[in-house]
Amino acid sequence: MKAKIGQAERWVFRPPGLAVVVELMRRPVLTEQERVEIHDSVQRCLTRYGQRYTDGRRAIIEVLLTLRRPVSITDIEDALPQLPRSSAYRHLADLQAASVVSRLAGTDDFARFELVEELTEHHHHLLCTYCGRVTDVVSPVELERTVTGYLKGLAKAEGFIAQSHRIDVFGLCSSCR
Amino acid sequence: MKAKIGQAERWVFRPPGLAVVVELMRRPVLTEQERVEIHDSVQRCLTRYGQRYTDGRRAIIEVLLTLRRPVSITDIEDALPQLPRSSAYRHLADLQAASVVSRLAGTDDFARFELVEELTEHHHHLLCTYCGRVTDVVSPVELERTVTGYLKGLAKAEGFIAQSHRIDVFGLCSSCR
DNA sequence: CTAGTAGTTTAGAATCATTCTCAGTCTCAT
DNA sequence: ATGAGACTGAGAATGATTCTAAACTACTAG
Ligand SMILES: [Mn+2]
Ligand SMILES: [Mn+2]
Ligand SMILES: [Zn+2]
Ligand SMILES: [Zn+2]
Repeated sequence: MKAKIGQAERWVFRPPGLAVVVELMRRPVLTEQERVEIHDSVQRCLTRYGQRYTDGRRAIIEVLLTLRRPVSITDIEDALPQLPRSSAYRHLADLQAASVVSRLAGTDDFARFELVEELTEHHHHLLCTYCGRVTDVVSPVELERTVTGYLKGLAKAEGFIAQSHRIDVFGLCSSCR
Repeated sequence: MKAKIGQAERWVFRPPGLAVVVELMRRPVLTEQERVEIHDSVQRCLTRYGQRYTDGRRAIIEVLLTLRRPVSITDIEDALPQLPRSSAYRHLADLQAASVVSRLAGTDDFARFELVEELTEHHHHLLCTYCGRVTDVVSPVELERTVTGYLKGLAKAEGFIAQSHRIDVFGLCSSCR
């Protein structure tokens, strides 16, 4: 029912009774080349905003690149124990202002932060309703196509200007099930 | 391109260049009969939980039924000026515990509350990135079918037990555009 | 090299949505 | 009527996040 078809993190799943083939991928690990390119992009975004790409900011971007999922303030504290909390928050605010980082609200009281999709790729989230953990997943082209058509309709019918969308799945993560 | 086909709040939209016909509806206004049935259900949920359906709780449910969108604490205060804020919050917490109300985080700092989908119907949200307003929309069957297939795949492939999903659209509402 | 300007860092204080406490009130079954 | 348990509301407390102010650093013009 579940068949690994490529590297360790790609599957094709055929749900019984459904014609649709659902393809699911976790976001892939970044190559060193990609990390460098992202750092360069971050550099440019900050410069355009009149800000510098300092060590503290770079350290936070590194955490985001390494964990490959939306991180909470405690994730950052764990990874960078020497970085003061107020600095972490300010860095995150600056990076958001420079359109490098986006913030998302989950199921618990803690905000999560991730790189904007312009620097990574469009994806969605699995939210654990028990521990709050957030996991990135890339959705199949078919789903994206359907959703995109849907959003076009929304924009006109509701007098609403659609900018982006999110598809989140709530449930229990593998460690909380 | 946009054709009204029924009552004031239903459209069929045919996006150019897409075969998919996207149908969009706002959640319909409730009939008096439906309001009564929902109140009865709320009554049962609370009783099952060993709680009473008091005036304060009923007033909050009325606000949810009337506004037909996720409400913030200030929406409730505006509708029920005499209800103390701490009571409103406690009522909302109790109603959540009794599985009558659910909470959602939006784009601003304020939580929103709505009736659970078991008491209303499955739907999605338009979130204004400027003023934070949340609007309910019902999505087309085709989209729901595609998403459901997708979620089934997720559950297996990630070791994640999917319980529910949300599809939210971010953008500018008609008054903020 | 040297001072000026402007961005950066951080400890700690402040903010404020939300939750908690507790004393008083109400309901209902006995 | 009475006791147990639920309900209410004013105010205090919590805690994630933001703000402040003072010291620091990188870059640049002279
Ligand atoms: Mn998508
Ligand atoms: Mn749906
Ligand atoms: Zn979990
Ligand atoms: Zn708006």
